[in-house]
Amino acid sequence: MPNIIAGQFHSTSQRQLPAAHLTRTMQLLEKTCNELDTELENEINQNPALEMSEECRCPDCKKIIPSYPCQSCMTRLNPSGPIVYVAPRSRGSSSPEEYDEYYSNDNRLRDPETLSEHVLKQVAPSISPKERLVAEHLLARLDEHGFLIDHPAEIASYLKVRLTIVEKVISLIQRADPIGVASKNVMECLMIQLEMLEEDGKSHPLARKMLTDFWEHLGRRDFQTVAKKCKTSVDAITKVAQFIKRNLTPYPSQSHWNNSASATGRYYRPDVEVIKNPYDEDGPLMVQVFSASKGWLKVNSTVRTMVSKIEDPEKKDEWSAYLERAALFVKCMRQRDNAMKRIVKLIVERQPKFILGNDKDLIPMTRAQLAIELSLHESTISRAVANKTISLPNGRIIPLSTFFDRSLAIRAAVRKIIEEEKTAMTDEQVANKLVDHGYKVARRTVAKYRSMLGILPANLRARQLPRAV
DNA sequence: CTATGGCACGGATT
DNA sequence: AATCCGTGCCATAG
Repeated sequence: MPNIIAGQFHSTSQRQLPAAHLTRTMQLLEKTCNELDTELENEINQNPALEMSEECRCPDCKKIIPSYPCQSCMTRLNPSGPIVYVAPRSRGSSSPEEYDEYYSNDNRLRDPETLSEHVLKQVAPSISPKERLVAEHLLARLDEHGFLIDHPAEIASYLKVRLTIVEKVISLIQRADPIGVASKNVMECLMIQLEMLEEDGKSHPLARKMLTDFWEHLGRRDFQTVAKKCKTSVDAITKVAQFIKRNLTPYPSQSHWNNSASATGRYYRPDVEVIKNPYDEDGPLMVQVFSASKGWLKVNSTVRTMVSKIEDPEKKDEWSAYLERAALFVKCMRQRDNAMKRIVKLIVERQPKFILGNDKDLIPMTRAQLAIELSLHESTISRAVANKTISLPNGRIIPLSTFFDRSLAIRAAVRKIIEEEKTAMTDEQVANKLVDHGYKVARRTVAKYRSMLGILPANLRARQLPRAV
């Protein structure tokens, strides 16, 4: 691994760091904070010279402090930019009470909750703790439409519970508010919604048959064939189709969540958290980069002093080796955390509008740009960003890579245009309108974005009524 | 004839 | 080197 990472890691890097060091740092950088926990555990088990410490040292003032952020540093830190700090997950801001209060009273209630939270809230009271765990995992693994990503059996084996339990929880979830959420595909989702309607006696006699037997035709709007096969009039079939369109939603996340795809609570344990300043609403944003949850990694000082007293040269070597490994590992950890911090800091500095506002406020940027500005290699940025998630002040948890999404803002604009349209606009018209917003995109691309957003084409969109409850 | 979706190409990004 | 993304072309449905 020559110069992919070498020398580039720190512009200020004084000396050539050993390759092993860099590779290790990179490995750590790739890990989410959840994965980091297991990683650290492994390392500690193998190495008696390592320990987890409750206390930590402020990276800015170097003093040992009880918890982050370091009070003294926080106040004197750059007031214009965000305040970024690294901390174990288990620790909150300097005042836990304030932090909790901030969360429960203010933020959560006012801002939209994630789809996962919404569903979990409904389901939680009626299930056992074990089933709750299953529910959490299922809800954490929904795609942007609200469908299951994993097969139930995978979840079952992963959580070591019986498949029947998983299936039970799934069916409960599916019956919760966005009906059909956690289905495995559009078909299943529709069927569940239909069943619910049937239970209320509000269904249409032919609807089920239409969905099961003539799904293809329905999609193609080939009503003639269907009518012939059902021995009814085309008119009747059209009515059924309308019924389906009005009362059923193919994508569960759509019926109540008009947010972007990334708004589903797929990742419920963020690696980074941005909150408004609890001490001052308009103050700098507070950004916490989560590290290992249990505390701070350090070289065990008792071991260190002990080693110097060992007489037996062989034993001494052995223990010195442990010490060395530990020191290296701690250093890699620090470097990992520091890199995360620098990267996140720049991102937050650049995107306050997006963080506090809407998708449309995202300023496009690439990993490569950041790499140049931070004097890191772009692959370093990639690693740092990959698979990580960030939670925003409004409670949404999104992938960190969202910040590098070239088209998020445009998609938001597309949605807005279509939401505000008087008559259904064709893709081309939407494309033209986008020019007013400063985006020039091909008509074909609008079509792509539209389908990404789960919005029907213009001709089927004429009068989409809100779904009956 | 118009609107849309599929396929695939080329350039950018990772 | 692999992947992602925007776009053009073409077939198809209305």
